[in-house]
Amino acid sequence: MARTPSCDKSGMRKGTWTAEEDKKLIAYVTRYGCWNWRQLPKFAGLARCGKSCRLRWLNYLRPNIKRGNFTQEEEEIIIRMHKKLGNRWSTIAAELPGRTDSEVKNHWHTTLKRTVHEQNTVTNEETKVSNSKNERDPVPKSGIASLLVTPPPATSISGSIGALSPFSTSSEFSCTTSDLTTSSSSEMLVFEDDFDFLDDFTENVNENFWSDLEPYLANISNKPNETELQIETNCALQNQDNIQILDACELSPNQSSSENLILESDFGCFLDENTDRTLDNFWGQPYVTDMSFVRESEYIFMM
DNA sequence: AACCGTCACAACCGCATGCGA
DNA sequence: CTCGCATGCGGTTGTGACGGT
Repeated sequence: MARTPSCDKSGMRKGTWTAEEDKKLIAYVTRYGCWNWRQLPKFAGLARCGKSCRLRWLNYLRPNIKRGNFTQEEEEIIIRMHKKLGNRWSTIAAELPGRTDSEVKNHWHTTLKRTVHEQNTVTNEETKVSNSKNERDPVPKSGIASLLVTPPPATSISGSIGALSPFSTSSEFSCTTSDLTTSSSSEMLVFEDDFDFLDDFTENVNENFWSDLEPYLANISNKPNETELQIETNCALQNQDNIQILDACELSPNQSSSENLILESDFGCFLDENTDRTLDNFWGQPYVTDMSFVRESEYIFMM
């Protein structure tokens, strides 16, 4: 189901991600955030291109990823929105908390497209039969079939689209939580308890998860200076107008003044705040952090 | 058991977009 | 306005799993 690892001309690894690579990426992103995807793999000790890292994180490793089969309700939403919007996968995925545009797209191509085609074919045949017999009352439909035959009024769809906040693209959602789109308060940012992305690791390491992950944290090459990181973070916390944007020259491992801006996220302290918890307690509880100091309009996460 | 076709999905690729210099 | 860079998005591909013969 996955590709065989290989290397391209520049020495960057390609293909399936290994558990070790995943750990490295998780360790780095949870501790330092995604200040620059292109530079990140170098400091995280990954022989991957930034694009690959970003994709891996957004689609499989970030919190709140919802795995498993699509529910009928989700499929109905996909079909309905695809009928209205076409291949706007990110927009469609935004309506499905925890689902990525990639996952929605794949599910459409592998399952729903065929279902829709078959249903439409059946519908056309039924229509022909119905017309030929001059029937007045078509057979009632339900579920997905009803969407294909009797789509809801456009207003119901446009209404939901109109309700999307600026954070509602799948990638924005993927940062943390859909709560941003509905929360009337910026007081608290809650990470739901969907930490399935760690299941693969916890199956093997169990209560030793953090101790197992720690070497990857410790071995992150050229990680930002801890003291400077803390200083900058504290300064940023006192300056609400510049909360997330820290000058990379203060944090960049190579001290280059021309480095990119760092988007400070709460993930920066993610591990530090939670390493004291036991594995069971930690992953069984929602991650709650005080975000009251951040203006809602300035939420910027790991994009 | 071996082969083959199909399916599901992870990952890659190229283009589009946004933004700062 | 233009250019370059980083990121986002959607299409496509490659590969293992699985079922049928």
